[in-house]
Amino acid sequence: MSTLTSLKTQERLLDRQAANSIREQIVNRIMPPGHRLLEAVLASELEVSRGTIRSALMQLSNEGLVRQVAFTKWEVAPASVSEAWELYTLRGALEGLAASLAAEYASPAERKVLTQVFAELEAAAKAEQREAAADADFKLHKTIVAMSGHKRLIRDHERIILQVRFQMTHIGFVPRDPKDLIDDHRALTEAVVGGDIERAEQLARTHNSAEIRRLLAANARPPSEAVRRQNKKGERE
Amino acid sequence: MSTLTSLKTQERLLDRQAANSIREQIVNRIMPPGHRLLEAVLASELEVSRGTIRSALMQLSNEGLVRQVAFTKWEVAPASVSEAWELYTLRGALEGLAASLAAEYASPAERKVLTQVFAELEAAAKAEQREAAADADFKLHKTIVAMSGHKRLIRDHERIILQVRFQMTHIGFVPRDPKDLIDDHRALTEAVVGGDIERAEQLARTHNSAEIRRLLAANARPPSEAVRRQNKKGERE
DNA sequence: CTATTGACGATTGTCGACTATCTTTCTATC
DNA sequence: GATAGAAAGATAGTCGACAATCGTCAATAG
Repeated sequence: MSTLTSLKTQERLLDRQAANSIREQIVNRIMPPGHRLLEAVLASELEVSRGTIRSALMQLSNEGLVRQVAFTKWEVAPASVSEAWELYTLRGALEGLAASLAAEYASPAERKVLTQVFAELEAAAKAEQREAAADADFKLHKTIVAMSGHKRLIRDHERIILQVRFQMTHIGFVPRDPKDLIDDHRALTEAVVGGDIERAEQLARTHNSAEIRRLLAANARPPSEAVRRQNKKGERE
Repeated sequence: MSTLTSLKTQERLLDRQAANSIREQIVNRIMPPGHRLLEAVLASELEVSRGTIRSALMQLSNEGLVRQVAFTKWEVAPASVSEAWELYTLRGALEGLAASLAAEYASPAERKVLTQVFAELEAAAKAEQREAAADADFKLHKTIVAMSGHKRLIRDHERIILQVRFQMTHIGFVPRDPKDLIDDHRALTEAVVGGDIERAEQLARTHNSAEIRRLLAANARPPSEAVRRQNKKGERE
């Protein structure tokens, strides 16, 4: 990790690099939910001091990928239906706001970009390219959020999406046939591009509500009410 | 700072205590927006090491009260109309979700509590007690969010509210006559308690939209469109 | 046999010293 | 006098050592 002045200032910081490295291992399933993280081990593996690892773990904790039990341990965040439920509902609220702002304020150039991104999604879906379609799906939502021009929203959304992908891979989530997604996304795209604020908000917010129900059902879990109760009891931290 | 086993584990940690202390000074206007924060100074004032202060500042940075310029400085977050705009819009999205979840899932006991909290607000407002009314206002919204049983939502909302209060005190925000707030809050309370999901969502989400317009107008600033453009240019960090 | 207490080992929490980077100031050159 | 480069000062970034805390397990009392 020598001094590379070509990198942005942020990326030169060792704790950021360490966080990136650990984050990568978590989202790529090398470290599964509940996996214990020892500061000393990570420090020797990444060849930095324990203090630097600590800083990295705190960042990841704020991103929701890692949990800490004070004085005791760090571990990869657990994956569960209730966690996924939280993420999907929150995502809906954020994307609803983003879509309404995008529909109201985005520039013509931005609207054109969104149309193109949708075209990519449609092409990938029709070609049955699941991987590409899933990526295009995320890209479309990310584009709308970026169009909102809302810095906090963009940052928070990025974090939520990261957690969504993490949870998805561990909950046994099976994506729908990409073709089924086209209509929803077309309607959303048209609402945003056409400046229909109310409709854009509504479509984006409820975009995944079917997904949530499907998720809860597929896992033979009690409906959301029970999930909620379970949350309330949540351990003190 | 001796060993006090009476405190929760969290609160015994020096970096948390330091963060609490600094946070207090920021929200109480002892440290204004833009105020420079020197690690060494804070360390000697609070009688902890620089590393501990560093950890505290990172926490506050995640809460949005402090900003960092890598390798250079820490400072109290700036207050501006665009920042306030971001916070109000985000708050609306979060409270909209919270209200819909509360309306759908809250227990009868919780609904009863909400009714009581609204009664407190109404009493304070009618008695022209501005301070008490403002507190009751926040308390009512916080209660609804708590009723959602959504852990991430509760945490994020708490952070947003903290920032809202911080911005409010520095933007020259003049609260409305408390009496004018009663009707809105009554409608919201009734929708949540009555289980009208859609209406609760709608009312909570747009609750402050008038506030946003008033804020932008009162500061003789360009309307939200211009505010948004300003955001997009935002400095790279 | 069970429950309580205490010592031990493992791990996180805190500190002070050292290093890297940025900003400012000074100086030399045109 | 203006400008570019170098040196100096200030400040954040990183490290290794030491302290505090927690969980475990064995010893002991009932």
